[in-house]
Amino acid sequence: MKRKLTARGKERRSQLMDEAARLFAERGYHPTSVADVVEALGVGKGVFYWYFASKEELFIEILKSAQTDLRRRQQAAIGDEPHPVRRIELGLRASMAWFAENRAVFNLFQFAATEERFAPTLRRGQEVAIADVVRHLKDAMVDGHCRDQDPTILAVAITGVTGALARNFILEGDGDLETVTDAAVTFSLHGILN
Amino acid sequence: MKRKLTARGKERRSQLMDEAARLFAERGYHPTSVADVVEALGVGKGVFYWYFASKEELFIEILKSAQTDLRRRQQAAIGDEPHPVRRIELGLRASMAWFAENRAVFNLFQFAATEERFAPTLRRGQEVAIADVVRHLKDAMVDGHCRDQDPTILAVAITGVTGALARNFILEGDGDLETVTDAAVTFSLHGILN
Amino acid sequence: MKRKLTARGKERRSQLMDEAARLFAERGYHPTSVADVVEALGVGKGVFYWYFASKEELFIEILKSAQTDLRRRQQAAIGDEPHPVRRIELGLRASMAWFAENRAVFNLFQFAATEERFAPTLRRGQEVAIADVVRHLKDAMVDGHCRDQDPTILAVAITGVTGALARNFILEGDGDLETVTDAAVTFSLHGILN
Amino acid sequence: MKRKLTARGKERRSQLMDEAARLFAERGYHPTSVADVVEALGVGKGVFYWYFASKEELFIEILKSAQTDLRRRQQAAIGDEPHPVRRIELGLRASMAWFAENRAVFNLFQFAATEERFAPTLRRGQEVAIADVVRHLKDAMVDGHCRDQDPTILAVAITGVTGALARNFILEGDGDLETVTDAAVTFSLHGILN
DNA sequence: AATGAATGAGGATTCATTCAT
DNA sequence: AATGAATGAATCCTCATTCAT
Repeated sequence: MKRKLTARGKERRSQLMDEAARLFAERGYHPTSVADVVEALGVGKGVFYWYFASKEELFIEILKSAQTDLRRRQQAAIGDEPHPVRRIELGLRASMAWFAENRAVFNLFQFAATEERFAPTLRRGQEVAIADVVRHLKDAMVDGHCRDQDPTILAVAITGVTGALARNFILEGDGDLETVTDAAVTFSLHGILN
Repeated sequence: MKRKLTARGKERRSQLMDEAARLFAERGYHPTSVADVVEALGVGKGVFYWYFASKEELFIEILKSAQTDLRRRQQAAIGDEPHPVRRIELGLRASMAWFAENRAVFNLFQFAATEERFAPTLRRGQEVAIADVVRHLKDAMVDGHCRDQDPTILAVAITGVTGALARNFILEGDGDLETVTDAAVTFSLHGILN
Repeated sequence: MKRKLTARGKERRSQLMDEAARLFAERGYHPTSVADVVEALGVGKGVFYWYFASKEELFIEILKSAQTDLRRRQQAAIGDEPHPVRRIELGLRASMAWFAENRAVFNLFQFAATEERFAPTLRRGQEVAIADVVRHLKDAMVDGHCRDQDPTILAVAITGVTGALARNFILEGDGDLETVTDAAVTFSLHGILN
Repeated sequence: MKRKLTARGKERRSQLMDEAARLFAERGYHPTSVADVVEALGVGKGVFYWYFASKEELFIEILKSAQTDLRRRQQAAIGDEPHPVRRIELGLRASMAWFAENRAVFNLFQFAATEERFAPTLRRGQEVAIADVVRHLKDAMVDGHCRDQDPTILAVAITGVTGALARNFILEGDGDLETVTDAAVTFSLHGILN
């Protein structure tokens, strides 16, 4: 399935991923058929299988691409900020902003967790995300800014807070991004600071 | 689908719900066929439809029943504890213990969020759970134990922490229940206390 | 399936046939399940199979019973009327009246014609009905009241007129029985008279 | 279900309708499964659902198409014949001929009357057919050729005669088309003429 | 690259019938 | 006589995938 794609080809592939992500998020993975996806783009079914080996592969591609994109966003936000706690905060804020801009994808993460064949991919990405935070936490502990506790547990707690707030207030569209983000930051930092 | 069931009937219905919950959790809702469920119990396919109108209805029943059961557990744990912050802690500990005992169901909550037809039921239960915590938080604010902030946001944050820690350390089976629970409590209380 | 039935038993059997006829007529034979029938009477499924060997047998019983009943009605109406044309008229009027009172059954005749396993039973009854008319027609021809033509064809034509008018004006409930009956008589007698 | 079909596609769709009509007529609608239809054509099951949304839709399509075809035949036969009674006769003869050539479809009309979901479509077509005859009858009454009576009743009677004779002598295959048609004409015209 | 058509295994559901009590 | 429960073959339909053009 490694194909050399022309510019137009890449564009098509991208369209398919976007449209599929939108539909998967809206209706769910299973209730969305390949036919639905290609129909939404007004193309034939052959197109789909030209770019993806299977529906499953498509989903995994979307998943990976989203995880990569989110991480890139976090790293860009953190830049070379030296203070570890501040790094955590910046990453958290970047995540929340990204969720707000990529609402569709959020549901896919949720779903991926529920099926054996997608869970590993999801987990892999999450471990990376956790590891990032863990690094900052360890730095913060060394500096004495942070309670001395299993950093992995703390990292998971932080992502849990972020995810929950995003899901409940951002995806439903009825919360103010800045307020929610501030709350996430306050809550999380209180949770870890000395 | 309202049927008066004999004792034996209730037993069967219960078996079906348990077995289905187990399989749905293990493989996912869609990859589990009705045939899989009845086969696992060694009964005919018709039995299923004697007790449930559809696979969809079964899932919703499982969902509701789990939500009710979890809440009962929380309320039993809280009892008549007068201190609001302590009430939150007791509820949180009860939730974590319940998750440990009902690992199967956790995935179902995750999945339910991803499909239109199940999301409302899930949301309804979550709103109740949030409302419970919100009540305690308001009491705590009045007493000055808790930071003065939108209590709904705080409640969501708390359930987010609990859920994330349960998912990552309890369901995978590689975390110590007490340690994780303590961490959840510490993190959450720091997150809300003055 | 020949059972000696108590008085109560006969009553039950009768109830089942009536209810089934009603439902079959209303929704069709196949869309009506045995469960529907027993439910409508508020009894268990076992009852049905106590009185009938199968759904198919039930239908045939209803069919035969209706045919017998209709014929009885015709013969009662004709009595010992001596004039053959008048006999035809009386029979026709009796049929129309019976259709008006047994609307439910009409559809069953229609349906029976469309399935191999019921068609023979239906045909048998219709042949008897046709033969009755044919006898009168032959008498009428002998007396010179009636055009000399294949009497079977004429008999079929008469029942066709009667059936069509009953179906279109009586079953739908928007025609006046007397007017329609008179029309059927006029049309039919013009059709056969010299 | 509106699809642009290629020539090959139209051909397939047509084959499916014909084969289904044949089987429905032979065995009945319900006893004929979709699997039976596609097997008879030696194609996969999916083909069916490429062309029809459901078995039900297919049946309705067959029904409509038959009604349209029959009417076309009648109109072609009538042409611009000026005499109203003669128009009725030509239409009747055309109907009988069409029935002889489309025996399969006749049963479908019968069956359609017995189920709620098909009855409306059938009725619609029949009303058109009746209206056609009614128009001729009114013309004939104006000209004084025809008894002055509710023309709708007369029209129904005529179609009743035609249908009954076709069913009893043509479909069973043991009657001579010309003889039966002549009889239908004679009977019907006597039924309406002054 | 792309399309309409075709495949066929798989899945949810129905329902006549039987069984245990 | 009667009931609730159970059976399982049969049916309609879906859909990921492949094929011919």
